[in-house]
Amino acid sequence: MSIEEEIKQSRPFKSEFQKAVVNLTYTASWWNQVAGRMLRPFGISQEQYNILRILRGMQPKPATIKTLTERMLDKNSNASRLVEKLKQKNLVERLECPMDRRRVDITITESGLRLLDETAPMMEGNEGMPFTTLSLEEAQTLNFLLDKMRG
Amino acid sequence: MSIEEEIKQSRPFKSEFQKAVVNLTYTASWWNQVAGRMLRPFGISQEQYNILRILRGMQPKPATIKTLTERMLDKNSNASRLVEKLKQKNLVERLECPMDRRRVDITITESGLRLLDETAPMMEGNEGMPFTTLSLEEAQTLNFLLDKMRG
DNA sequence: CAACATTCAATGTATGTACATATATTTGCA
DNA sequence: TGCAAATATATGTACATACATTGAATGTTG
Repeated sequence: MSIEEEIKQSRPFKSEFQKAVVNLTYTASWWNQVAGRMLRPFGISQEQYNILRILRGMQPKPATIKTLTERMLDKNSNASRLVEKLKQKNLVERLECPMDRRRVDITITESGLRLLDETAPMMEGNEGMPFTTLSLEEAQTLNFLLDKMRG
Repeated sequence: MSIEEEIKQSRPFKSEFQKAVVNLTYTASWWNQVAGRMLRPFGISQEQYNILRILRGMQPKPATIKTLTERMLDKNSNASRLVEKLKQKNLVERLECPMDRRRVDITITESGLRLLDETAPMMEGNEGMPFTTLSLEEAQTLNFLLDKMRG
């Protein structure tokens, strides 16, 4: 459905740029909800899932809060608090870094890895993912345009 | 900058689709921050701004909470509370709808219209907006792809 | 018209975000 | 060495979101 229909916009957008901004926000929010609902049965949020993915990618090296913040999609969000939530669920471990006592070494646990495996078919597989509506070439173009959009 | 550089991703994405999802989320978050900082001096959030825009677009007809929810970008967000915030700033008015006492008629005030006028150069003009990095044709393609992505 | 279902808005709770600030530790330099 | 600046993390506050639930008003149907 076109973005105008989705948001029941009666009058046309002022420009194609205006429309792109609204469309971007709307589509991201849509995906956020889709992914959120997929993860819900597993008891974690999308943001927490994202941190687990980063931690797995860094194995066996531990991450620090700083590393996580750099790699998180929402850069300014608060990694400390998300890690705390994950720790409460035993999905990550936190250890004071022996080299620099300001830092905290964060690693994913067995339990965390298992959760990622379980969600993989949904979250990583292209089957079941809504994005198969795009061709490979279209996905490439989309990536190019989003990169360019940020300037 | 490419999305891989932005998030300091060391290994390549599993697929172009995976990358598109991350890129979408990242770019929307980036814009959210840009717009948020532009609106901050005016004392409203992007979400509140969005409601003011919808209300102006519907003038002189009032909106109800239901109408706002349908047209808001984040569909499930809570229009009631946002309207309440705007009312506290005298940017909107709420009146019990005489036809159906379950409803509330919401209209933008003079003060609300003035705020929209003041922010227009920043938020509506293409000058100063980051999106001038895209050509008209690219913006059109982006809109097409985002619509298609949602299936 | 009475009983039940539906609709509209508001609210409770848990989560996440943005910005500023606090606290501890380390670094750098006079 | 000693002390200010920088760094890493945590936290306080205000705001927004997601989902479920509540409560009032209206619709529907026998």
